[in-house]
Amino acid sequence: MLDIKRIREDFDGVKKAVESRGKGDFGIEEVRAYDLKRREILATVEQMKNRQKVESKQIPQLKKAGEDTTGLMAEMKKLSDDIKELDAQVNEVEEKLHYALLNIPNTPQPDVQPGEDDSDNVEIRRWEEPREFDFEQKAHWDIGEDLDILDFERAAKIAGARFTVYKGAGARLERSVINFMLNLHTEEHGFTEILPPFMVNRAAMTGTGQLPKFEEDMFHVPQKNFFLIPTAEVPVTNLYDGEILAADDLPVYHTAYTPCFRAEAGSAGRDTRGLIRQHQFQKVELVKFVKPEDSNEELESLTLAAEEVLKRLEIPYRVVRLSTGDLGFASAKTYDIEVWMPSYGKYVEISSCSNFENYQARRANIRFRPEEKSKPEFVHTLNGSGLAVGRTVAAILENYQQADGSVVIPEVLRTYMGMDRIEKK
RNA sequence: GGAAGCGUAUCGAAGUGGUCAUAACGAGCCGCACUCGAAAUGCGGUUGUCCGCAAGGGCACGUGGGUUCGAAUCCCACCGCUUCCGCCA
Repeated sequence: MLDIKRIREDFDGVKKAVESRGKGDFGIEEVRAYDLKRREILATVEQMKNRQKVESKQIPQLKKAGEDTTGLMAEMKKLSDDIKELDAQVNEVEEKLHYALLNIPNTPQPDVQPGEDDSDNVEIRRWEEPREFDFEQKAHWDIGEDLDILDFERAAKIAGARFTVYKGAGARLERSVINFMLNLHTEEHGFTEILPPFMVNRAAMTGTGQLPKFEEDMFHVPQKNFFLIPTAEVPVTNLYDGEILAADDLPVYHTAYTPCFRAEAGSAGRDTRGLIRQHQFQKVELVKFVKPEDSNEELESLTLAAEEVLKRLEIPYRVVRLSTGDLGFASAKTYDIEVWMPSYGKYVEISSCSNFENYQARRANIRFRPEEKSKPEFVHTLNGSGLAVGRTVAAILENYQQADGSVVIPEVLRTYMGMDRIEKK
């Protein structure tokens, strides 16, 4: 969430930044009103509390001296009741303020281009060119079914639409990709591997910004009031909820493989076939906790770490910078990595790398102490997919397909796969 | 799921209705002194947050309520931890 002081001091600037997302002002006027109201009541009630404290202390002394305290106690009772009443008002206003504040998105960085949606995203760079096929190329769902390694129909039978069963070399390919990614990031990019819970509580979901605004997009487990994680970002970022890290601890780099669960995936009516949009998909996530002054540089290196996966797999991709209108709720700046998907005839998102600055850190209360004796400050958090596994598998199947229907395994995956080609049995 | 116990600063821990919660006491950590240096010892320091231009003030003993003039202390609910029992990969 945003700093209320910042909203107070630079209201017009913040309002303008938030509105650049093109979806209204997110109720920022209310925030200002609640803030004013809160401080007004607070000043009064705090004075009363001071009086209560001072005068109440006299009671035992007066009693000891044998004096009558009935009058004073009655007066204090009245004061106590008044304080309770005002405290309740403060609480009410504070709650409204807090809720309103949670619904204000992050402010885009100045260099993020204004725009309405993904059509205004700007291409930053491109790696390699798409392969030319000299035969009729197939989409990955057809390749997968023909090779008997992906089974969408049986998945629908046991779960429903937007689920996939991986079989044989398909299951192994998914597993190989996961291991390859984790090994790359831990061994060469300095990330520490985390295997977190796949369900989290409401506080964690609020800390990273999924709640309260996007509750309907999440799978909820009512029995224990848990949520299935929509991304490893949630458990991993919230690892340090409420903690004060030492400056020496920073930067912290974590990577985590988890399945991800998204309820919203079914609603769009887009990408109805294949692995692209699923209720459950696997992902290797990269998460960073850094000092504020380093966060933009860290975003660049985070994006490069994610890109490295596709370079090693030798699959063409491009990097785009999201426009203000396409930017995620909590993000100040985002690069998407888009992989070439022959069946779509275009680049498809496979990773989203974002700098959240202190937006999540403030919500989850994650701080660090810049100097031994100095006051704690909020860290900056970043994350990016490194990468979405299902989409990577789809990209491998499509980009490495052969005229005879087989799929060549990318060089770097062969030791993981124990084969260099997936063929029809 | 059942029973009992417990949640206080970096850690251990005291406080069981008021007159020191920036919290006793112990440990750790930082600084200084002593020392050639270190150990030992001594002295000092060591929570965060909110309101306010400031002076100053408020809040926080897991969380939220309640009782009371006054709650770490009494009552209720919730969360977490520990141990025992049950179940179990």
